Amino acid sequence: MNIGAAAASSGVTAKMIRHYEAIGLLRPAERRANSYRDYGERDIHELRFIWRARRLGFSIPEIGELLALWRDRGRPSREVKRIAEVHISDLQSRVAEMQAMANTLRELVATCHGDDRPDCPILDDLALDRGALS
Amino acid sequence: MNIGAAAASSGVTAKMIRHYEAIGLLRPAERRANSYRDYGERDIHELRFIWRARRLGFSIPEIGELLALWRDRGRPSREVKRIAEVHISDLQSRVAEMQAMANTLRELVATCHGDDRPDCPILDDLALDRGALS
DNA sequence: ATACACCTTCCCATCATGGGAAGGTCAAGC
DNA sequence: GCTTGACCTTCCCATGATGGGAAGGTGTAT
Repeated sequence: MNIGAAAASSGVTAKMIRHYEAIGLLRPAERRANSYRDYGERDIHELRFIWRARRLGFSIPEIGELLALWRDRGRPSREVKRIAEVHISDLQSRVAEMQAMANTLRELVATCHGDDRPDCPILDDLALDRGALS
Repeated sequence: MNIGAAAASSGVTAKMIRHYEAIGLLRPAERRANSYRDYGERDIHELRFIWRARRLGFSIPEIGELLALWRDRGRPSREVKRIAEVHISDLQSRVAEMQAMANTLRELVATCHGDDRPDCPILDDLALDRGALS
């Protein structure tokens, strides 16, 4: 299976497959006589694994850990659970941060006329002199 | 005021001040005889504006627009409101996406023993053969 | 044989940010 | 005056995940 077919059936682009190989996330693919990379079912399986993990927002290092655990038939599920929990709390803090930003903006937008007049609480707030590290 | 002092009183690092100048977000700073950049109250004000806008998650291009509007005394508040609203909906979709990821993970974590046993629904899910583009 | 689709490697760009080198400048203390 | 240390300058490189694209080799179908 050429890299293009592997890409199509895993969801990971050919570009990214090469990249994952280059950074050591994947072991180097087999090569045919013509130097084309050759992928088998197991590889496709790993690529799909990676693709799904990326969709869940895991970083590449996290996916590296998950892949290692996945390849290790005897791993303790504790490890996997811990990685997932760390990732969940990462996601939670980022969500909280973005929600705080959105809420602040919503308040400002609510008090802005949004017409031809130049006065605008949004800019006023951004311009406010509240000291250096407010 | 040297760049270090400007950084300290605006919250933007010296490194980033130079960067913002290089990409055209800020107009080139005045230079002293010794070629040091020199900042006045107005510049500090703009830097604080930028710093607050970054904290609200505005991108650099968005901040460029906001700065232009801010410098224009007669701008219609409509424009500012529109930019803020676009940004809010950006934030909202990113939040929704991250919450969906976190919820999926929470379900998986809930069914994972997290002990010495190797079976783990989290890995099982990532490994699942659901076809290429499920 | 020719065309076209695919593969290879290599370099560059993104975006916001930081690290660090090499070299110039300034202020304080001796 | 001279040294020291803290500042400034520009320039290059790195991050992380991804894409673009060039230059050149290969495979297949007409």
